[in-house]
Amino acid sequence: MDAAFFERPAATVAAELIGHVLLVEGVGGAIVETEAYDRTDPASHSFSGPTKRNASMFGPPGRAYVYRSYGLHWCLNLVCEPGSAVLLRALAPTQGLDTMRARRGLADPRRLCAGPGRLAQALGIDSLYDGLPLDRMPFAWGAPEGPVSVAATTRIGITKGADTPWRFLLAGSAFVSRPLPKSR
DNA sequence: GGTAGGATTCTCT
DNA sequence: GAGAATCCTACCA
Repeated sequence: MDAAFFERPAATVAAELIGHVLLVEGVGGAIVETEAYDRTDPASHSFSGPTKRNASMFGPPGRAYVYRSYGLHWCLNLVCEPGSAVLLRALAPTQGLDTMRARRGLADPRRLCAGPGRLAQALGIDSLYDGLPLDRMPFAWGAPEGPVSVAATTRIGITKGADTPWRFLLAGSAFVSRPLPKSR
């Protein structure tokens, strides 16, 4: 996984990330759910231009953008083209299950990383990871083990641009935060 | 200096 | 299924 992978539209990167394995300090699993955001998207933090908070989104591609949601949760994004990013919403845990269980205080692997906040907590993501390059430690990547079936739907939990079909998930996976886009 | 908003999750009924 | 919890950042005065 080199930086060039991310130097493309967020929606393209988001779709191709499905099935890839992401490890943070040896803990992680296969990505099963992502969302794309870019500069022209009213739901994106970058829509109103660069600010101190979203500075990472306008930095070099292939970096992490970490932000706080509702004052409680951390969300991990992967920066693509300037002003665009891919939000990791869920992954299927494969490495470091014990570590994730301990961090989440939860045994059910299906709920371990199903959702942006849960995923970040399970991987130990916090503000210290904001702006870190994704092509070196503590991040590690693996290619999909086989063919993946990617489904595109509308995004979740946002108030603007909610009809843009930029949520990508691994079809049939039991680890996504929501199998189908219902009202939320 | 003060206020509003935010891409969520958990718990209880 | 509905409601509460919680805190940092941006923006306006």
